[in-house]
Order: sequence, then C-alpha cells, then structure tokens
Amino acid sequence: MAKAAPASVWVRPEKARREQPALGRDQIVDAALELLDAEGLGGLSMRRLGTRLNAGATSVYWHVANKDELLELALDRVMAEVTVPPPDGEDGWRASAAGYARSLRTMIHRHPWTVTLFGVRPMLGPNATRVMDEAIGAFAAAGFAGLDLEYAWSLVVDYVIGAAGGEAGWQANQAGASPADWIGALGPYLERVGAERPLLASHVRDVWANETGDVLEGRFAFGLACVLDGIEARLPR
Amino acid sequence: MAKAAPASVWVRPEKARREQPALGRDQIVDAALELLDAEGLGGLSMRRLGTRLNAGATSVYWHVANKDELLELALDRVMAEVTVPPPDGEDGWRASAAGYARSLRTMIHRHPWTVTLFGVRPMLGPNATRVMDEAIGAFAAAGFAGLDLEYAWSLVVDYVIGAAGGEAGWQANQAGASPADWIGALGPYLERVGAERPLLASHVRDVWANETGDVLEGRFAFGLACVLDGIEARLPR
DNA sequence: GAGTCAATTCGCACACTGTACGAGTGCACT
DNA sequence: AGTGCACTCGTACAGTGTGCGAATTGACTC
Repeated sequence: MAKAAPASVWVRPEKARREQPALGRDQIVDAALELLDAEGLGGLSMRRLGTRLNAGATSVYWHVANKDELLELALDRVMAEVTVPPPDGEDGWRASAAGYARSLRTMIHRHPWTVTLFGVRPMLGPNATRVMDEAIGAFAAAGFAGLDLEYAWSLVVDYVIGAAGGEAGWQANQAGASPADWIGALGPYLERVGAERPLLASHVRDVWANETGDVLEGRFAFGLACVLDGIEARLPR
Repeated sequence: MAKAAPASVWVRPEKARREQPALGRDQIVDAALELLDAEGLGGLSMRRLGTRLNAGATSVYWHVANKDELLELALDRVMAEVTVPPPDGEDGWRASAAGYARSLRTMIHRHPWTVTLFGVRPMLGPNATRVMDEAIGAFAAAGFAGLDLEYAWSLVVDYVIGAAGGEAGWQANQAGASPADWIGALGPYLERVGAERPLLASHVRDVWANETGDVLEGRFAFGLACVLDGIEARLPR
C-alpha cells in the first residue's frame, strides 16, 4: 500500500523548512474566525481550516480537542468585542445596560454565526466571564441583588439575543436578499395567503415590503426602551 | 458491477406487496418530528428517517426537495401548537399577547430544535401565517398600527425566542445536567475565575448553584411583565 | 559529533452525511 | 397487451469530524 520509496534524493522535495514557526491556538482561532465571518458556520470545516493554515487537515487536533472546543474558543474571542460602560452616577445603570445591549447587538451583527452557539453550552471563557461580571456590576449598581438581579440581567440579554439573532440570522442566510425581494419573489403565494388573512397581508404591505435599516434601528430602540423601562419600574426600594 | 441475475424464481423474494400504502408528506414529517424531538437536530438524517419509515434512504426525496424543505415543513407543523387567545374586552390585548408568549414558549420547550431554525428563513407555512395573523390581530386590537404594531409585536416575539431559546438550548444539549452539576464539575476553574471576579462568583453561588424550575418560571414571568408594561405605556392615544 | 526524547505534524482510514441520477417497480388507463 | 405515470430505491460522489499510528522536528544529553 505504501508508496515506493523515492528513487533518489533529487526526487524528494527539500527538507520542508518550517517557515511558519508552528501552529498555535491563537493562529488557529484567527483563521477559524476568518472562515466563520466570511461564510458562516457552514464555511468552517477542519480540512479547510487546515489548508488555510498551510497545515495538514488534522494537525489542528493537537491544539484543540474538538470542533466544539474550537467553536467555544472562537465564541469567547468575539466576546472580547463586547463592552459594558461602567455605571457612573445616579442612573448610571441604565446607560450601562443600554451600552451593553447595543454592544452585544453589534457584535452579533458582525459575527452572525454566534447566534446558533449562544446558550448551547455555558460560556466560561475569560472574555465571557469578564462581560458577565461587568454586566452584573451594572445591575448591582442599580440596587438589584440575588434573584432580582438575575431576572433583570437576563431579561436584557435574552431580548438582545432574540432581536439581534433574528436580524443576523436573516441577513446571514439570505445573503443580500431583502424582505422586499422575498415578497416580490413569492408573489402569487402571498396573494393567496393574503386573501384569507387580510390583517397579515396589509401589515406585510405596509411594513415589511419597504423595510430598511431604519426599521431595524427603530425596532431595537423601541424594544430596548420598553425593557429598560420595565426594569426601572421594578428597581428595589 | 451489477449483481448476477437471480438463478431462479425461487431465489427472488416474492412480489414485495406494498403493505404501507405509500409514503406521504404527512408521514414523513411525522417521523421527522419523532426523531427531532427525541434526539434534536443532530438526530435527524435522511437515512435514519428512511429506515424509520421502512423506506429506502432516498425515497423521501420524491416528496421533499431538500432537507431544508423538510425542516421547513416540520417547523410549520409544530407552529400548529401555538395559540393566540382572542382579545376580548378592554385590556384583552394584554391577556392575548401574554397567552401567545406563553404558548410559544412551551412549544419551544417541547421542540428545542426549533430554536436554531427560527429567523433563518421566513416562515411562510399555513400555521406560521395563522399565528402571525392572530398575533397581529391582538396588537391591532390594542390600537397599534403600522410601524408601532411591528415594533410591539416583534418585541414580544424576540423576547420569547431569546428567553425560551436559552432555556431550551441549555437543557437540550446538556441532557439532564443542571447548572448546579456544571458548577460542581467545574470546581477548581470556577474557583480561580471567582477569585478575580468576586461579583460574578457570588452571583453564581447565590443564584445559579441552586437553580430550579421555579427560577425559570420566575425569570420568564418577570421578563414578560416588563415587556408588556413597556408596550402598555406606549399604547397609542 | 552521535543519541535520545518529547513536542508536533500529518496521511490514512472509518463511519457518516446530503443528495444526483438512473434503473426499476406497480397501478390505472387506453 | 401496451403505454405512461407515480413512486421507490441502489449506487455513487463529494464532503464531514476525528482516531490512530507513523513521521518529522528541535533541543537536549552524552
């Protein structure tokens, strides 16, 4: 089965000097992120990652146990982009929470593939824990503690993940097709559905058919304001 | 390459009467749902689905174009479980929206695999459109219209998907391990992290370490109340 | 210099995936 | 009896994650 030994030294390629010093977790995660950001979760395969690193397909497995583990590393890496403004002053908590929410949202927009990964396993990396610590600090500054803090904090996180996840998932998988495009392409089917569901049909015509980035912004601003109002009304004391 | 023809009639099995009447979209989606509910997204492969139906591996492809299309069908099927109580009376919209939210949440709990699918492509099936129509009706009954209706409605949906998705994703992939178990298993690592992040550490000790179903309920009730309060404060007029 | 050892890389193999294609089957109709 | 349609399924192909064992390295000791 083995190939015949090379007939002469000249046949065999030269000693294959290692110009890349080695493989390391950081470079691996770097390359994985490039693939993920460019083509989404489906674009990352261990083989493609290997060739991208000028490495053999399975070389990565020395530095990383699993693909899952690699994704965990990538996820924590992008969590570094999330910031929580420190809560200064009286109502500082609200600006802090809002900044946190917006920062998390734009991070999800930058890396839509994260959506599928959130919540699937606990996020334990240094960046994730840093973000959690800071966020908890913001709500603690508002006066929350214990269960109430948990409730308030996770309300914000859940909403942001839901909202940004929807936005990101959409634009990631449809790759440039706007809702308006969809509605155009669906044509007759929507016509038929709309006949039975006039409310839905008119909503589609009024809102979705000319949805722009502004609508996304308005929607998130509205939602975030509602959420923060609700929390504010439940501040302790 | 082809097998030699059977030497005699007796060798060949009898005429293979078709005891199952045929394959149909409904049975296919039924079987797919069983696999999905039992083992999650990873548990559904076309081959396993085929054998489950006493059918060849690729027979499904006559009734369904893609695996994606199959998932779309499955997703719409479970959307049938979601109900929107009709908005009666003065403040009927609030009960209606709350019922919708709770119904959507329990459906996600029953079918955790849906979480990954939401928002990836537009949901156009009959059940999805029915739910949307009814939900829009509830918010319209509250007095909302146009963009405001869109904002209010999607706030509720986004929150529910975020919250229930987190709950479901967790318990689906960890299969029985509670957060407390995790914390126990992580032991020394958490010790080290906690040393640098005392706030986070105390929160973990106080809340997550003895998280029960009650906490999940309380959290969702809190979040939903905040969301609905926020919307109520922005009712038109 | 020669020899040894651990760290690192990588080729091969295995089981499994989605699905294109074409040959086959049975039923209803002419 | 023949023709065509609705349907099924075996085979094949490219691709996946990853276990395993052999090969290559660079740094160290004698």
